[in-house]
Amino acid sequence: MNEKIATIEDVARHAGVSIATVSRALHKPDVVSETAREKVQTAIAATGYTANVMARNLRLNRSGMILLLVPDIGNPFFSAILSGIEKGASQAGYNVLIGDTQNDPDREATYAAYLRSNQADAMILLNGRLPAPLANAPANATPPVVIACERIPGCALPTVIIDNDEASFIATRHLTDFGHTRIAHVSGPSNNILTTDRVAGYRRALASVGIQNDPALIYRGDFSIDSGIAAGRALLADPKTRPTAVFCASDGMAIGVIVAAKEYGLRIPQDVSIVGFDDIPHAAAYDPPITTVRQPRRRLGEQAITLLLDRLGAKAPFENREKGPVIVPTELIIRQSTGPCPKG
Amino acid sequence: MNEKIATIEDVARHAGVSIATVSRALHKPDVVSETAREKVQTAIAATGYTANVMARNLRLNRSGMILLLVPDIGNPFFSAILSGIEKGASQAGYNVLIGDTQNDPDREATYAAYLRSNQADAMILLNGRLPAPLANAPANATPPVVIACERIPGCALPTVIIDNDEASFIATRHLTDFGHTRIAHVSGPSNNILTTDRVAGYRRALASVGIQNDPALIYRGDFSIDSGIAAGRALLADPKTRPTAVFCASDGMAIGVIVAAKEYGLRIPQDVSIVGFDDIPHAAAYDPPITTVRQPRRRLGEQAITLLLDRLGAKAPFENREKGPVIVPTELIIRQSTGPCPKG
DNA sequence: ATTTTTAATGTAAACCTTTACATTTGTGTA
DNA sequence: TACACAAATGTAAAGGTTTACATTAAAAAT
Repeated sequence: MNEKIATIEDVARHAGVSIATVSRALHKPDVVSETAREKVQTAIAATGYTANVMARNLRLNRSGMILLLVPDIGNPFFSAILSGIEKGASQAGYNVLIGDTQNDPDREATYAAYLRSNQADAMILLNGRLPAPLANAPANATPPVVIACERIPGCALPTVIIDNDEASFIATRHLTDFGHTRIAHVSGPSNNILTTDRVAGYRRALASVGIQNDPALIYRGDFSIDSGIAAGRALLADPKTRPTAVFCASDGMAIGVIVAAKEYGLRIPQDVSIVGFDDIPHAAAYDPPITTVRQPRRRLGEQAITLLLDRLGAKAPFENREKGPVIVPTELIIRQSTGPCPKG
Repeated sequence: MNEKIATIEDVARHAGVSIATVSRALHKPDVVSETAREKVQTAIAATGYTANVMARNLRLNRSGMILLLVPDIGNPFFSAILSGIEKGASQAGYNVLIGDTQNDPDREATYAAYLRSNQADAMILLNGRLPAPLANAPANATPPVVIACERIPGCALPTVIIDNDEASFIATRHLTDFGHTRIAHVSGPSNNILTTDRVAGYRRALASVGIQNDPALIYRGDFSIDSGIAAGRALLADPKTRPTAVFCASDGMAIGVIVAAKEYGLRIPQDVSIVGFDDIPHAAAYDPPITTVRQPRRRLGEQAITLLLDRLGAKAPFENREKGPVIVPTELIIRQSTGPCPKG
């Protein structure tokens, strides 16, 4: 048996027509006669022909690939975003190629080169840094790139984000509404735009109710559970300086702070209130269920791919959108980790 | 400056050599003279040439893609596996193309066709079903496919799995060692091979210490937190029939069972012991920290890609693979959700 | 000085499509 | 009948690369 894979030429020979007719029968059936179409169909069935996508793409000068740059594919945070992107892309006939950059600028540059070398038609950035080759690109021709998750200040590329500042503002105000005045914030890494925006919203909320900002109440974490535990120990150890509420920039860190709080015998929310960020699936099942800012991650992915397909001229499977950065709405999910400020 | 992208021909012209020399300078530098090499290098720098990967792949009849079939990319369980695969693949110069099948046989078949149409050189299956085109493949030529996570009974393709039966055996024996005799099991969906294997291990463990199997103590979940809550409510509601320990086929379900247990005012592990499966990051930070079977997911991915690269490296397509499936070891992580069987 | 050997380079085919253009065939009209 | 026109099909180029083979130039051997 060990036959070679059938090419369009085999089909043509088998059908007794030219390769052009075969190609047309497949892609422009209306310009091909009924009889020829049928002959081609049987020939395809007989030979088991499948078009060589690489040859096709070479001819059409496209790859059908959308490159997705992720800082760490091992981070479950991206799963749902990915899912939204993949869904839209595959509906539009694109494949999603994942580039795990490990936050390494070299790897980012390598992947960005895929655009030039025709390995990818377009790119979505899930990390908030513009790969070097793109940053140097001429300003007149914007590359087919969309930025998601993290905005890049001063970058005109289509962007989809949540309003981190406003979300943090609302989360913090939820705590002030409960009467809290000593409110700590466990933030993300300092070089991160998300961190900046969330800290800003937190400060704005405090200022809006006349609470003076206390730098000692801001702890720099890295979004992980472990850093949350460290934050909790640092912030809650001393009963004299202990805040009555902690707003965390991730659910993981919120969980960590709760772990630390329990170590000190503190009750949540009677002794200290905790707010998280993201609304990961486990936030609702934790003890206590965690009040948190829900980030619509699948929506975020869907919007990103929509923006990109717009840019590519393909028809977008999701509802259309207007100019400017797209902001997908967040929602404060109030559960049992927050409550009134304790007396005294 | 809106010039066209430079081709090898531009480089050749610029360097004053033939395109063959340019190609050789890049891929077989040793057969090219020093001077020519230099000329080519400067020409490349001057033109900003990047090889058109599509043309290259067409010529070489490879795609450089490894297709990864995942039942649901939105499921964080796969993140770490993915990460391991991606790492190995990119080290070997391959890209990873993710195919989200949604457990839909049609989508599986579509993706499997990528192998035929040269869109992918090889495939890794993370779902336990052989796509139709593969199942019908001639038996003499094994396709470059590796199965991970779930074994497919009667399938000779290279496979990497954990020993679910043995892992469940050990987890259950951990409970019997604590003196438990009424041990429930919250399993996965019934059509799943993982479920079968884990139930088998659970039963084997009970039998090994002379405990009779009680079908009422097996609850069918779907790995989710919610199904765990449902399981917990069903199993723990009645104090008369209540088991003193529950072995869950996923950490999510273990968390759900704990949530339900707390609803009934039961203390973990004093009143009821809980064992999970997977060791997701949140298992250690839960209250109480959950005893669970650690599944080395990154290792699993690494092994899968290793197997595949082996297969691709072995030029002989008819060479038969060695022996049975690769089994990556699991580990029972004992935390605070398990303890001695309560008296009376 | 001539021939042989080796090294370096060039020419052109091949990979498999799609499609502009040319050609053939068929139909209706003057 | 001859002609214009439309429809269907075929021919061949193009897309950018790699590489077998042919050719040239230079060095080594006679």
